[in-house]
Amino acid sequence: MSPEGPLRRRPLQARAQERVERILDTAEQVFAEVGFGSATTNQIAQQAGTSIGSLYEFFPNKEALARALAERYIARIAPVYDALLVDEPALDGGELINRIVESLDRYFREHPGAVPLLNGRLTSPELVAAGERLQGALVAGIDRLLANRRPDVIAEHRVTVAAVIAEVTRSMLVMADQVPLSRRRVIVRETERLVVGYLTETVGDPPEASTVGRTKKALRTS
Amino acid sequence: MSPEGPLRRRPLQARAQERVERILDTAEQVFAEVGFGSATTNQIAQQAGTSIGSLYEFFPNKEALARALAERYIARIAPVYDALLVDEPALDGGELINRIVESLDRYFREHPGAVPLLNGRLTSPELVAAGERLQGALVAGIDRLLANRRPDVIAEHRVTVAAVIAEVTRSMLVMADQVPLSRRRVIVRETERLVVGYLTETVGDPPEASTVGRTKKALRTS
DNA sequence: GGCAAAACCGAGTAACTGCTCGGAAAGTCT
DNA sequence: AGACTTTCCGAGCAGTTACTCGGTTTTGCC
Repeated sequence: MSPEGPLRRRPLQARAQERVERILDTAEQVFAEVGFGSATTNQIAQQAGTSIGSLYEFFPNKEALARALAERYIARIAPVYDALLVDEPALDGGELINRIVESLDRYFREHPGAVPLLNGRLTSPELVAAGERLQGALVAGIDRLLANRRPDVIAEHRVTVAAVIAEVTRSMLVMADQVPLSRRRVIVRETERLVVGYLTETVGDPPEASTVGRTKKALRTS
Repeated sequence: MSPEGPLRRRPLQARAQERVERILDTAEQVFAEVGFGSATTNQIAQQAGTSIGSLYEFFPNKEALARALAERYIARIAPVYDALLVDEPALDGGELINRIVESLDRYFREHPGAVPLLNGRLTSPELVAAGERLQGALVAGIDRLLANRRPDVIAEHRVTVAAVIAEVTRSMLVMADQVPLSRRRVIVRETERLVVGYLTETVGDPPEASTVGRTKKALRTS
């Protein structure tokens, strides 16, 4: 994609490649923990079991770490949507939303650093741009699924709907992760209900035969 | 409330009180811009048109700035809900949601620093606690409105619903603020639709005679 | 083994950080 | 006015930060 990339020099040997990966894993963890501003490169290097010298051998500066992370996030969201697109035709509306929410849930839990990036609260304009690209990838995936399922919805409206779904799903799943473990499932379920309700309100048709649990009252079919 | 508060010394003269306010206003802006970790107290003082000496005369440390801000946010959300509670009985469901969303929209735009606080991405545990208190105040307000309107919904379920509404409203309104101005209204409207859809899905009854615009398809009454 | 390239290291550096402190200035009393 | 308190200031301190650089070790190749 990018001709330069955020790396100062590409690691050629396997050992160095693993080191770079380990540095990125650690950076993700530290950024998510204390924020980009408060994180220190020395701490990241140490916690990754290497030296600052080695860190700066490959990354030109602190921001490059965040930029490389952003690229990893973007690269890793694609297969999630690919898997969903393959299974999509066989699923009814409720099941599909179920799968989408659960896939994104796993993605965000495995990549906690993606959240502050999407929140756009990272200082530099370059990082804001990277966050927007990741946001774009998330929305585009939802949009493709939506286009498959509801070709009648016009494109402009569809992309708005996709953006809304991506946004509220992200924010709800973050909330699910900050809540006591016993309530986690409740919030994830509520996320599904939220998306179903929004789609019903927007597109008109409720997903037929939803597997998402409903309140008793809501079940009464007129 | 708090016997000590985050201030080292209370400003007695009017001039000093204004200065403290100006420092807080600037701190809010800077925190929202570059994050708590990357913000520097020197910059805040300078941008507020005062000296670091004066800043530290009243605030014992950098974190106290954020803590004082949090208290301001919490104090300022109460009147918003009070106004809503006064008007609530006269409004139908759609209008009420309209008012809630628009009130919160104004609140978040006037207090941009409240967002990172709620996102909980501020390092220290004290700030996390402050963020949770603000979150609690937001949820409690929605919960009260909900209790008035739908006394049939049991309390435990109601607080979950209130938390969901508070969360998605916040995240949608933040999104509305990062989008080109021409799309702002669209997103705010979509927030209303989202909440209406969620309540319909959850509580069963759609808000009667909603004023929220709907897609043509959704209008066909079976 | 010999050799060049790649990888690794960490003490050191210039710049910046949060914060202090002693004194000047402005305000409030009598 | 004088005396006392509150407010204001900014140079400077101790500590930390992002990042460099010269030298050592490891790897790949003949």
